[in-house]
Amino acid sequence: MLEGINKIGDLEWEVPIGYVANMRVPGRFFLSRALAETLEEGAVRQLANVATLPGIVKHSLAMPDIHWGYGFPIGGVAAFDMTEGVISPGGVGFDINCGVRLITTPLSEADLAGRKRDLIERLFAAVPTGVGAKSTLRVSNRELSEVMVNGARWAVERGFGTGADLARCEEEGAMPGADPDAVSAKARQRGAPQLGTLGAGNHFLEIQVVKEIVDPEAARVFGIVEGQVCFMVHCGSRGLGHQVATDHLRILESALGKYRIQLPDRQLACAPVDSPEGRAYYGGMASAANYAWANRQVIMHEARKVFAEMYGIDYDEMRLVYDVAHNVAKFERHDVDGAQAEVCVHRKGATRAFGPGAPGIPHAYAAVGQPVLIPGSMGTSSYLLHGTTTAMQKTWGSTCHGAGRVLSRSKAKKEVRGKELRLQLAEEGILVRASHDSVLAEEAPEVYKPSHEVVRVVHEAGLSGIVARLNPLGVIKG
DNA sequence: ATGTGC
Repeated sequence: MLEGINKIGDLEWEVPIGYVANMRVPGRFFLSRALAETLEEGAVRQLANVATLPGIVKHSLAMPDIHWGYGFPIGGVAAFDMTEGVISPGGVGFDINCGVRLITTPLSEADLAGRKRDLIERLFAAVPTGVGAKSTLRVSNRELSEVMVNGARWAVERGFGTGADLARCEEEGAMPGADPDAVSAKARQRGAPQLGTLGAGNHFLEIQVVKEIVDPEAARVFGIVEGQVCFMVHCGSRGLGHQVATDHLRILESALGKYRIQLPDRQLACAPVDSPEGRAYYGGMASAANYAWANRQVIMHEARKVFAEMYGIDYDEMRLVYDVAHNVAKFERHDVDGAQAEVCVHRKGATRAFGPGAPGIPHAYAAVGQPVLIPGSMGTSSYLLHGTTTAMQKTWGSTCHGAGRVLSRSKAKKEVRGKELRLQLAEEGILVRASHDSVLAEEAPEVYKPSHEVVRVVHEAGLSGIVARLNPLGVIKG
């Protein structure tokens, strides 16, 4: 472990006050010895830097998938007081409400046999992928405002899915407080033609099979059985969210002097939660988050359509298990020094993991806690977990979001050949379809930390409990 | 992640 870090539990580490100057609270992170080998000193410094921000409550936290990011580390979680504290785009990330949803089907792996290539090709044709991907869906400026306020509900009202889906989304697919007026014309311009598109990088639409049930009782509650074919959508708010982050970072940077905020790193630009600039960022961020929920709802519907046409199954036989956000800031009530208080929780590459009985989770899941979805990297397992009481106590009800990169995109491109990788995965029975083989190299399994180890740590640390492991059968990527 | 980089 790095010098100056204290071990405070089997998988828990403390960054003491003084690790960097002006820390208000200690840092804490969760990590195994195996993951410690790839821990970046810069990411720990970022975790400590977050602890210098005004109004931070309890600890600056990071999950075991911690790695170096913009300002805050990815895998970072931090809560701020509603009157003394700040809100920061660096604590959310550029891809606002990047998230994951999981949908079950009544099919088994054997039902796909022989038609899997056809299925992948049809899904690839139905869902636009790639950096600049544009949708066939056209939304007017007024409709885009409705998307930003109503999120997944807008999509359902337009015929993409049903009302039952909304009850299976975090925030029911639309967080409150969205302010479309805090979204620039440029952000609208980028977002309008992209609704219903997957994007690029680690985003994917994947066909999976439930390979292993670890917690039978929770699996029953979530409606998952071994051998079942599912599909998973991992994407975010596309160019719209990126532009909202860019616009508000600039605004917040120029307001730092006004609020006499001194930062160890300009990338931590922020404003008081309760200030015009802070409220504007929140309103823009919530708008982008809701756009992302609508985006995943549209993509899910297009995928359901393909499955329905190919296998003659009904739409309501393809049930949404849950949809989680892993890049967002929210106002939530938590225990602070023995009393309930509202705080502004930032989760950046971290997933909400509310435990049994927590408010805001579907009634049907109340007994086991909310579903937590951890996407694997290309060719590796994804996981379904449940939230816990321990997470409520230790991490503001948060857990990891997946595996962090260990190799930069440029290094990955030098070391991996996309076509070879595609052929190798095909031999393992995993069909990959992307616009170009070259984009696959950047997403090769070996350029990411092993997600099973990250998941093992959050399970062992009690931040969430493993319910099931899902293996990829086919994937479409940007 | 991103109309990919000052």
